[in-house]
Amino acid sequence: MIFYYNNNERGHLIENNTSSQREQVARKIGVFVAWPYSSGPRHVGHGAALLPADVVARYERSRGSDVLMVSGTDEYGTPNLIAAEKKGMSTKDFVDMTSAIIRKDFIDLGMSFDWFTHTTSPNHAEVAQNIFANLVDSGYVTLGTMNGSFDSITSQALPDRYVEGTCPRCGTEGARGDQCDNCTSLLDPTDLIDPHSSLTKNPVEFRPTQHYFLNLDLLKNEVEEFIEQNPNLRTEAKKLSSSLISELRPRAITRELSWGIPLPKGYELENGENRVLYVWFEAVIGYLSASIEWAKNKGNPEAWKDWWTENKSKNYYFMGKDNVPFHTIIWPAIIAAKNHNVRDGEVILKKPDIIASSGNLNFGGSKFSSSRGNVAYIKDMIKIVGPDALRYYLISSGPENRDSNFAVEDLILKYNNELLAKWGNLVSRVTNLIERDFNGIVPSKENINSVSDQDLLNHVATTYKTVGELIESGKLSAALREVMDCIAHANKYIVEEKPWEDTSIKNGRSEEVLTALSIFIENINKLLCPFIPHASQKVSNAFGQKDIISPMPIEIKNQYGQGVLSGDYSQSLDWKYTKNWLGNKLSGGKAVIFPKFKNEEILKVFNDLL
RNA sequence: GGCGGUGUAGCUCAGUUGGUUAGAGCGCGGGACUCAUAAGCCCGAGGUCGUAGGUUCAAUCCCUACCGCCGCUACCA
Repeated sequence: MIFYYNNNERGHLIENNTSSQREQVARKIGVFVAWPYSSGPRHVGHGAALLPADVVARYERSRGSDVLMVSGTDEYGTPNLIAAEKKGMSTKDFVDMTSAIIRKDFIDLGMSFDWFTHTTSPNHAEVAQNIFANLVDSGYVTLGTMNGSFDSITSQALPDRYVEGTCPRCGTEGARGDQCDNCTSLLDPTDLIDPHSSLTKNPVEFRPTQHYFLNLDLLKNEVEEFIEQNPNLRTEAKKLSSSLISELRPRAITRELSWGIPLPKGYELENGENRVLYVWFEAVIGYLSASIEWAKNKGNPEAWKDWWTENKSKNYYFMGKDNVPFHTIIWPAIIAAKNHNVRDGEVILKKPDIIASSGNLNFGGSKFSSSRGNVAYIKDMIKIVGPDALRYYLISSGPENRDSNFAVEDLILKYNNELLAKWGNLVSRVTNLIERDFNGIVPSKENINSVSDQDLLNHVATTYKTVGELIESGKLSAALREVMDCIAHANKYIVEEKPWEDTSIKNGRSEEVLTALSIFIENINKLLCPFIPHASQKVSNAFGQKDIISPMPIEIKNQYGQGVLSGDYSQSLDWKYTKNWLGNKLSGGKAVIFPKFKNEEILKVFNDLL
């Protein structure tokens, strides 16, 4: 075993294989999760993109980092306005309902948010309005005019693709305002013959409208520098961003809607027309506003600053790949602009450190689509297979670097043949032997030092470092694979050592082997904890531990009475080799943590839900 | 149409900054065992790394073209 001095002032000896970082001053880690649009329950594709955030957060906490994990539901915008109308509900009631559904999804999945709030939070409106006003004052946001499409009856502003009409080139009806699917001509909404809204079928009217614009062209150099000099952008994210950056131009950041954050006082249009901040401007500000809201709620209103000041923290942002430009261009641009006009008492905001984007999770070869019924919801999958089977599958087979495909059959296979057969079965056979031959007391033989024992324990001890490094570099599926490989070592070991054979000999080989295996299981269980926290807690309890190693989020109210997610995660496990279980009494004898799934039954339930 | 991605064993995916026999898990075939959730262990069979050219001493990995699939194309993140 190698020892070395870490480079902090205390300089005491630490073991190389138990992760030196926790010995250093606790560092701040921001885990910022893309805000789900609160249109309804989240499908497993959303889970695949956001789950890595929880793995990183749990891992970082366990190695002693001070983690702030925030997000919330993105509630403003046209789609919710329309959806609520269709349901005959007020927009506020609709988003309250859908936001609650999403919070339930995340609680069930075990997403350990410190603060999961709302874009409809008054605090968010205030922060967004302040930034907006600041940018207007410094000239990065200015008034301009654009030609808008409107529903002539409802006056609703329409996106290009909601404008429908007859194609001027090929005469096909039902061409969209951006493109005709029949002849593939690129179109402008004004090109269409007889343009009408695809939502209401009402005629479309075009008229120049006044809006505030974010002058992205003025910020091009700073954004470019941010992208080029960021070593942590995944290559795809970098490519995606670089191609967009050459054509940066002012973008309208206000909309003519009733459902949104109003312009701050003193910045309203002179003609008295109503404008609200557009979601892609205000929603990204949510990372900051949620941090502030969390700090206020905690009674320490300045606490958020540790995560937003340069050189104090390392901030991860997690999202699906379609979200990347908003985090590599828009958000850094807003931050850069804001930092040009720092007022007394304000901090210079730090830009993202790590943009962790995932690919898309497809289903049956094409993307999830609620409207086409081609979808698997998180809530349904959790109902059928539980949170950890889903987590295991999404991390091990999910779209980490590229798009991947979701299949319930694969999930069941992964669970039954890996999680259950390799890990669950090991726990089961070891607890069974301890119960049978040692009256349920975990053996604690001193001096286990045969070569095979040492190999096994060294392997799991060094795996902390390997897995930690893989998690930090965003390779979660490889990290999980590393743990599973380590488990394979134990399955080989138990077959070779046959601890079930010498039951008559007390203090014999069996005691040594089961001691080693108990230590092994204790540590593997911790290595698995960020990935499958629910099951880890159960294994820990089965071995007689009372402490919480996998704290879970709970729903509380924020200072405005809105339902938010928070939690106390101070009791996280330690990311280092330990042997605390020896001598414990098993809490329930032989432990079966993972029930076996019957393929046909699961598929039947799943298909019935579709 | 434009932009981008992708095509590696039956399946889901790694990987190669170009270099001797291309990897994993699952699935499949065979074997020995029985503590264990018919799980675990051992052995094995499967791939001309989408197609055609080019660059190179050498390409699955670079370039070009083509074919297939997927996504985005700005006011639904």
